[in-house]
Amino acid sequence: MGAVTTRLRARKLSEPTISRLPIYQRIVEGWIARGQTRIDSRQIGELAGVTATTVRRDLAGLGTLGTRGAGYELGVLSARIAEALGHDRHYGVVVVGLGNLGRALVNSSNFLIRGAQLSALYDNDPHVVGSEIAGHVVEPFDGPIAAATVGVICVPSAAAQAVADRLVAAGIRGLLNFAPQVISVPLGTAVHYVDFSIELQILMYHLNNGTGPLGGGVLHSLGIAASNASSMSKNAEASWH
Amino acid sequence: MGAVTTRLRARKLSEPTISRLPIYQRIVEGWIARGQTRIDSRQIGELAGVTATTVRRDLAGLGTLGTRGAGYELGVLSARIAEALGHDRHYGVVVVGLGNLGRALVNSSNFLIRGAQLSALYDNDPHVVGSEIAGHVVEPFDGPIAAATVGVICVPSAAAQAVADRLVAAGIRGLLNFAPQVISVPLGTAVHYVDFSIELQILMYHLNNGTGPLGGGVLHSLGIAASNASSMSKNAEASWH
DNA sequence: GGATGTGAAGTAGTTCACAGCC
DNA sequence: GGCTGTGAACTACTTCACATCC
Repeated sequence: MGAVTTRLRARKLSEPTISRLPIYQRIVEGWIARGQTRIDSRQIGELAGVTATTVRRDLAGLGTLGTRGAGYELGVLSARIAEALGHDRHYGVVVVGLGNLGRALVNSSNFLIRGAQLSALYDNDPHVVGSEIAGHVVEPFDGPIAAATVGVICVPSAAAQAVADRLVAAGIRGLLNFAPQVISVPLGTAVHYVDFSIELQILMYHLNNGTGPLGGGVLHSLGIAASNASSMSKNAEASWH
Repeated sequence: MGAVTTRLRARKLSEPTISRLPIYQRIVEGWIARGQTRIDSRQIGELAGVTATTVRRDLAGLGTLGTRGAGYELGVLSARIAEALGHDRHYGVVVVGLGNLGRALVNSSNFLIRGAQLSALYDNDPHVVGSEIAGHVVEPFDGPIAAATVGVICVPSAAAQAVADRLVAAGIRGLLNFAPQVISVPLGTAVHYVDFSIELQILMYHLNNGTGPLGGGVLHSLGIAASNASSMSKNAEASWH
């Protein structure tokens, strides 16, 4: 739905593929930075932790972009992955809550990349409001909200729902929620949850059970971080608590 | 391999199931905290963003723990999930790098739960070493390293490999790497990667393409955050760059 | 009656194996 | 020769549908 890209909308990509593309992109950029010009599926696979076949299947979904016998040209690869992920499109991000986590995100050279542009920062702590972080002056959350596409929620769980409500009312279309709290949003708004403790628990499960990577296998599961929820009939409640 | 739990080692759980159990656990705890005593698969499913059938399949993997016609008893559920995830076992966690991210993690009431115990904090910044954070005095990373099971890497990418090497040498068995950097570890060491920008990119893909949650569906994919790598023959290089 | 637990069916994703092209 | 791209086989996961038991 909504505006479609200029030409050739690729066959829709599978969820696992989508979650791997950013990883491939990072590998490709690393090689470009080191002055390389080509890469093959086996090399990408080793670095990404998946099989060469999986890499080729994923990339085939973006169109025909490799050369038989010679692998992929890094420049082409980078451009097509960027196109598929919508990296050419710029979009605004607002961050609500500038405690340690919010600061870590906006100061990270890694978080706001690939089209993401910081639109504004919000907090309700008078000690924080007015201070400058990452080149933006923190504004009070009860004031006007800047237009943006994505909102990042870095507030305590108890405040997450109220923050989400305000952001949605302000026209936000996607939320990245770092609070371990279910939030309800109207139909059409996407919510992704990120929960560090779940990562730690999964890691511990594997350590306790000797499953997963341990057996000496090279390749492993690789999934999306957090759940992806949105809306039920009236109010979305799909997510965890 | 390694020590096996006391009795009844459940049939090994699937990767998707493992990633959902912590979410169920959080829901269960929330209901217990609100004084409830029972829950059924449909209720869990709505909150977790999965179908009731999926919930029942996942829980069936932990043994027979529900009551036909009456759902699950919250206390039993909590205990069995905890057992499956190894929450009864205490394990030490060291955090290296106490910039904003490291501080956010150790100060979060959400991160170090369920058996995880903070063993020590390390940094190499003289301004940070010696300060007290979350009840621990930050120690210099070039000094002795405490015994622990899991190491959390919150340092810049360029330092990640060196940190991993030291931690592995100190006997760490699992690493949670927040740096967007491939790290090599010896066979038998588990590495999980967490990358916020990938989350943001996946969210944007769905917003751009109208896929995922938007169509009005209630339930959606729900995966593991980050990749799970470890070791190849000589040195592990499975991961991204 | 009502919700679990589970064979059976269906769907999605991965891996194999190789034809095709450079 | 080497590596891509892909039908075919396989494996994993989910969903259906219902027998089972409280």
